[in-house]
Amino acid sequence: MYEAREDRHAASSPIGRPRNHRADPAIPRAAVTVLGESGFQGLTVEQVARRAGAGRATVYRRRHTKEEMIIGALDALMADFDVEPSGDLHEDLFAMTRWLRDALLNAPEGRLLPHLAAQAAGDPNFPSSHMDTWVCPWHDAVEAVFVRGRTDGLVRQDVNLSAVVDLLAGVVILRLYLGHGKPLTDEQIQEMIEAVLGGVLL
Amino acid sequence: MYEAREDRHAASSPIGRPRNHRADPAIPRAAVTVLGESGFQGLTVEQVARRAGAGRATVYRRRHTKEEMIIGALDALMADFDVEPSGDLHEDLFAMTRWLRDALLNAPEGRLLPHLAAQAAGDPNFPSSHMDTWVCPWHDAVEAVFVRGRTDGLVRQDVNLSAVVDLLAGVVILRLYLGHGKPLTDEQIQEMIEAVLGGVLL
Amino acid sequence: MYEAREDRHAASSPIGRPRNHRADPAIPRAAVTVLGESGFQGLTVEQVARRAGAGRATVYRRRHTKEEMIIGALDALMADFDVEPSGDLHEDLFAMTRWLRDALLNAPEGRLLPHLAAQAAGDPNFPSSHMDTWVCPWHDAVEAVFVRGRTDGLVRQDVNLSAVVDLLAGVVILRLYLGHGKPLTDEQIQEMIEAVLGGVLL
Amino acid sequence: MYEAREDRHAASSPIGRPRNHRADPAIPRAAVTVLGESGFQGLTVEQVARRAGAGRATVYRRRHTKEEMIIGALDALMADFDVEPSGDLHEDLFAMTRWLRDALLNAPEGRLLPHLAAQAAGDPNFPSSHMDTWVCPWHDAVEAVFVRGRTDGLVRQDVNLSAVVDLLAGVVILRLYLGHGKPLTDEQIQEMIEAVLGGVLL
DNA sequence: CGTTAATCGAGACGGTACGTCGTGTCTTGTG
DNA sequence: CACAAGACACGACGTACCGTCTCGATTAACG
Repeated sequence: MYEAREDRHAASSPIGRPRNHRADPAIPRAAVTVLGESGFQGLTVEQVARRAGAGRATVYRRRHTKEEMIIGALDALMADFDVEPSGDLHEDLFAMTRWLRDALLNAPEGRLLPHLAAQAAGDPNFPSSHMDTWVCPWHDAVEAVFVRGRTDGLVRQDVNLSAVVDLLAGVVILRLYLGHGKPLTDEQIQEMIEAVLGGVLL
Repeated sequence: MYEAREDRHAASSPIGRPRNHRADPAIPRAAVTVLGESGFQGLTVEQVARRAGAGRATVYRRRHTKEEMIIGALDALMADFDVEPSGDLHEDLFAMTRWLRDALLNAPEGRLLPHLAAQAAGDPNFPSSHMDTWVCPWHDAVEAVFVRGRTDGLVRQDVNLSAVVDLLAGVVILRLYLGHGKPLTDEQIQEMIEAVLGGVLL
Repeated sequence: MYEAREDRHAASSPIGRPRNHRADPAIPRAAVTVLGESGFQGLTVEQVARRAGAGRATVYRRRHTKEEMIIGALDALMADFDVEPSGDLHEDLFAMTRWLRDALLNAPEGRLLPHLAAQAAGDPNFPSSHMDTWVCPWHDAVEAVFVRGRTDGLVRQDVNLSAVVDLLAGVVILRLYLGHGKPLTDEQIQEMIEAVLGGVLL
Repeated sequence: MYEAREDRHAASSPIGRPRNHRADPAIPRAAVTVLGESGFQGLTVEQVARRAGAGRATVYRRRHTKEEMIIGALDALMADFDVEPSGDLHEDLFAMTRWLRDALLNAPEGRLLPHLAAQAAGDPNFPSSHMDTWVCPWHDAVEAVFVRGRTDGLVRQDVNLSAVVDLLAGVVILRLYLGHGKPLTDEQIQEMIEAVLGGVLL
């Protein structure tokens, strides 16, 4: 499961009818659409195939489980991260944390995260490369802000900045999914940043 | 959905044969047992009913979705929280955070959390009282440790301690469910506690 | 099953709350009503009880199976047989045979007959007294017409008149239920009577 | 319902995997087997499907109600009619009528007839072609006996022989299903034949 | 007049069959 | 070979009835 079959196309010539490469991106796209309409439980291979204009076998041939169908979509969401650092530590942390909250709260792809997490838990074969990296653009960007702060002489040298970033991401997610439907407010984000910075600033 | 029917029993007489109150707790108990054997996807109403010695209709009458069946179990797990504070701030935070990680990682009920969160995410009618309170025993205990620290003059007065506790809980959960199957190690827990305490200690 | 419980009331003292004798006739009545609306398959104890304003247990206490509920109705239909013999053999046979066809074809109770027969077929314990006698009023009346014909010197002495009556009844029923939805027409009834009389008249 | 789907297969290509035509006859066959074991009430789609080595959906796809499942079987029974006419009118009528009584009384498929009739009554869409023809082999054979008798100069020219055949069939069925569990005895069959022949013979 | 006992309505109980739907595989004909 | 279409065996779903039971309330005859 979860293995890429792309190598087949790298090889000389697979003989037979070539794959319809129009279907490759159409399937995840259809998955997200259906998902927005029917919810995660209502997401069906049949519906996705129909929407993508493909047969069920075509979907299965690509080894697309429910989860795989939408992983790409989540990656795409995080790749859309577009908060340009202004240079101001507080301001950048606030903007970026708020972006994370809003992306997970409002974007259709963002709402998938808990479902992916649920599936990943208890399934050691879940495509870890995706779970590995989904936060990466955001994580890296925030870490870069801290590194810049360190360069500017604002941040202590002896702090694991990656861990600090996870503190921020963690509390956003905690409040989103276990916070009785009340995600962090802007003020609470500020408060969290203050708390984190307390142990980070010189 | 999710409405309490208890009031009917409190009222004079609900007419008709009264519900079998032996079955009420038996169903979630059976659900957790089955869940440990078959996993969340493999959890079947039929299996749960059989294990609980009840008919399928009896389960449906209780409006038990898969999730509702196990909410009580999760509450029970958190109620089992039994780390006695020693009085040492570092030590207590470490023990409690480690307990949380282990409970969610190892206990059958703990492994349900992401599934509950996923369900709650898209369902505003999800029994919020449960999501409200599931962390409470743990949260309150950790907050109490901080408060004691404040009393002892170790912790700053101007810090929102509840928010700090959420920082810890958040990072534990983040790494559990989105951390590529690599939960926080004991060393990383220590590291996180250091980071948090940096902004909290006087 | 099928045993009469009437003896209980004949016995000295029933003690306890007496049965609601208003419900006794209400149940078969409700059964026929429901049957006209929902068909035989759709006839459920629940519906009948509801319609009769009774509880399900009240119905079961009377040992009413689906079939028992409606047997009485069929008896009542046949008891309604009201064709007065004119004295003319042909005319009377025609009127009576036509009445039988129409009763079984049009009356709601009449349409039950094949269902009762089907049930009786595989159930040796089926209340035979009812199947015994359901045609009796009709059978007896037609036989009486033949007997009168014999008295009048029209009919042979050496013919089993009861058997001849069954020939007529049989063909009516055959064409009703196995005759591709085309019951005997008036002309065909005449034809059958001619055929039968051919072997009966002097 | 009851519509033939065969035309689709006759047409060029129905696209999609073709129906498993091995299952088509297997389903009624399994139905009769199960029916002999469990009775009509105990006949379950699940059981039939299992016995036929098919899935439940495969049965439903064939639009098989309980009744449709066994229609073919009844046709097969009547096709087994194998009483060779000896040339003697009385003897042949007796043998054939006795065969009919025994087939409906003893053969598992024969016992289905009242259930089919019950279903057909009140369902104008019931596959009439089957009810049309189920008696045909028998009917035609008996009529042929009468025709031969006419050829031999034994039978009157002005009698509707088909109607006479129905008189015989009707009384057999009447006594089978409404005759308080006492089908016609051999002597009674003789008696009925006598009565019928009385109006038929020259 | 209170006790006793069987009835009533209502409705939950453990079961079981229903007909639908989704799964992942397969089997066609057509590129 | 891949493709679309769709049938296949399987099995879970949620509903509906079954026949039984357990309630509180009712309604007599008996003590």
